[in-house]
Amino acid sequence: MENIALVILSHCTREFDKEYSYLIPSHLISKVKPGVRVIVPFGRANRSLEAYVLGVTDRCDVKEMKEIKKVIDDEPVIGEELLKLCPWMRKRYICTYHDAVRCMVPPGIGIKTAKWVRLTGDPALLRGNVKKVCDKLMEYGNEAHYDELKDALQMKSFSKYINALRDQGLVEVVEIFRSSVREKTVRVAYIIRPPQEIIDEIEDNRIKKIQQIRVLEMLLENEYISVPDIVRFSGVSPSVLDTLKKYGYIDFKEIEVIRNPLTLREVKRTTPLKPTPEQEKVLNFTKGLMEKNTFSEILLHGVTGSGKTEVYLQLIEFCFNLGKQAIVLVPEISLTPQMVERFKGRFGDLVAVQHSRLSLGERYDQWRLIKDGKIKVVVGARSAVFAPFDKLGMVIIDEEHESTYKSEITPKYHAREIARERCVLKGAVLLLGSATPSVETYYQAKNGHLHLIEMCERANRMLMPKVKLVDMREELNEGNRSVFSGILTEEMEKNVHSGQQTILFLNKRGFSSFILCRNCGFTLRCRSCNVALTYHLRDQRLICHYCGFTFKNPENCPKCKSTSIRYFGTGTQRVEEEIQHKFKNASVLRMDMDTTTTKNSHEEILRTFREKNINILVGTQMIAKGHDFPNVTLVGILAADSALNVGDFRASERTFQLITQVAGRAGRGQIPGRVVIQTYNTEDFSILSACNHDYQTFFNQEILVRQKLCYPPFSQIASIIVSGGNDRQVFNRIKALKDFIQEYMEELNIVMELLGPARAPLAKINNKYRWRMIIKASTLDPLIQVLTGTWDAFYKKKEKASLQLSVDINPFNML
DNA sequence: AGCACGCCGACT
DNA sequence: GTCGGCGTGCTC
Repeated sequence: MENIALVILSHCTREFDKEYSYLIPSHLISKVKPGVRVIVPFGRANRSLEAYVLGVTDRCDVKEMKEIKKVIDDEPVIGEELLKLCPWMRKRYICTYHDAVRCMVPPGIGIKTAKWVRLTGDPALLRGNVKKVCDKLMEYGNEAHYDELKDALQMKSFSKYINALRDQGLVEVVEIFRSSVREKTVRVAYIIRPPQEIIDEIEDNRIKKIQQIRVLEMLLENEYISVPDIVRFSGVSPSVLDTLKKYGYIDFKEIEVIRNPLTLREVKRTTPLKPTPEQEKVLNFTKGLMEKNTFSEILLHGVTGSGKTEVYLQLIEFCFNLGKQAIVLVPEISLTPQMVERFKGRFGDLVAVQHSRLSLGERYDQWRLIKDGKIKVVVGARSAVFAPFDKLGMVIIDEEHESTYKSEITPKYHAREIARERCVLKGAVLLLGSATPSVETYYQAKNGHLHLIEMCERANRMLMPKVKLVDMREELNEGNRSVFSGILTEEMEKNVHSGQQTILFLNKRGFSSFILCRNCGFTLRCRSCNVALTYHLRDQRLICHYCGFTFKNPENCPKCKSTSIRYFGTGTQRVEEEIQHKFKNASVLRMDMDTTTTKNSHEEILRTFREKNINILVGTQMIAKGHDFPNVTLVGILAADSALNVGDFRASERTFQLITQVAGRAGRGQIPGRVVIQTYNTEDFSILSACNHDYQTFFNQEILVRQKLCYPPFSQIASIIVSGGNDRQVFNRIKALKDFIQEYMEELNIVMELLGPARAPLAKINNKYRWRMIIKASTLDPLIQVLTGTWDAFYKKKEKASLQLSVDINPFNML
């Protein structure tokens, strides 16, 4: 008989995170299924813990098993497929089972246990501490919260006395289990007598009270009405309802309501557009794969404006026709309101939009709706990849290259990897879309590991915008100290006059942290890691954040010997001021960290920009995302090369992506767009190829660099960070960890490159010092093996002071 | 991470 | 005897 459950515990550290076997008492055997939660006694004290059932079996080698105490859920909270993902995530991301589980269930679902102690006998004959416990309990009125009583008594071995009292039958300990979110229910009233009888009674004046008649009339018209509604609309007091119940006219029941997060605003329904030949090709190819019911992965490389969203919509419709469900991931839901609208317009109530600002209850309800099969497609950010569909047919990841798909908190997963694993388990199709695919993905596609489809034309047959590259060194030589080059000023003037809109993009990232020669454009790089050295104000030194190499801040440019070498900085604010100074009649909006503090301000600013036809929008990264502004005909990129000088091996890739994305904002309407790119570096291939809209050339160059320096996709990188309050101690520990790793690798006969330790890019967070090591490996599995061993070794050694270890495999942000 | 157990010294 | 302090070791 299969009466043994394999469970994993919620809330436990990795040291004892494993499958535990528990006996299922016979009366619970039908209720214990994989994916349901149970309460189990754990440890010597048998404290009640929440656990998830992974599986049920009939044998096990553990001698003494305990029994499951209670089953929490009637239906599994985690489906079969997602349950299989848990062990995989645990291994892949070096986290606990519960870290994985937490991604899959709505927050607030967790069961908390509350213990109560009640006096049930006569304590008169007691002496000593047990008497003290009983006396205190009587002060509380014979019943008290376990923890409260414990705090009040301040005695050691409190639990011992409670247990002794319980064994003597003098007190009773009761446990109450509850969670913070539940189905929201409402009390409704309904009639339990035949309607005609009631009508007769009213007409015969057998019911005289006007209040009672009013309520009954309301209920005769509706099947049931909630108690608060009856009270509100009839103006009677709730006691009338009680009277009616007493006389057997009505009864109450609790019904479930859904907190509806979908906006009440009506969305215009849209119908599929006729696909362009290119779109048609993509649709046919993908539909063919979907019909096969086997896993396949497709990279859809389509230029900005090629109409990827319409392709997604039609594929999802096809997915529905096959009786399956779909997930659409977008980088940042609040930045893509237009895309969300299109989904709602096409699919109405079948869409759930996973908004970051949903309440616990709303999230729970939405999760329930998905589980109940009422929703067929989820549009959302990273976490939506865990949507609990049981017939998943397709996952679409839009802007596949975006860094927001990588989780920065434990478990540090990449949504692409999770999506792939889910699709493999389900035989579903994974579609990655991007105008600027990540180098890793494109490389895999080129090597035939996934299908590659390209869309090269813009859907509305518009040409790609015309791009001009401006060398800011020359501008400086000619005495132009302004933020704007002559050409950009001219173009902006034209636009202000003609009433067309302009977007100015300023890439602020890393601005104050690198050194640039304003004379020749030279930046200092690490010789062994080929990343820009990061400037540290405190000790006036340049540091490579990969290997820890440091260099004294030079006074002259090592290349041209000029003294114009210094650290670099221009803010959006200064740009805004200069515009107001230069273009007196122009209206300007600024969008950056300062102006977008509140949740909806992104959308607010963008809407104002569009609707009020503001002349110029100045902003940072956030304006680069996929908005459609038909009246924007000019895009200016200030300091296009600044992202190049960030100490990260993906700097070129980011630069290319950013320029392409921003330039794609120009000319989406009827008038062709223009783009002006200002840079101190006119030679770099990522800038040049972005100017020519030439992904191929960029990729071919970049992949050579990656190969030469052994960066992904030619290696797998892990970052290991140790942090703690004492700088010296942290350093010593990471040093020891490095020695351990080196020995461990020798033992396992694994060869990997170990860099560092160096101060982590954020050297101190919350008064904790951080040191980092980097491991470069050729394949993933040995890397995971080494990291897992490292993790276990680190936590086996119990240090007095709390030192923390953080491991990230293939981190996106090396900063 | 909790928590019990065991041993020891101190105090009633 | 009884109680609290502290180190150790285990968790189906």
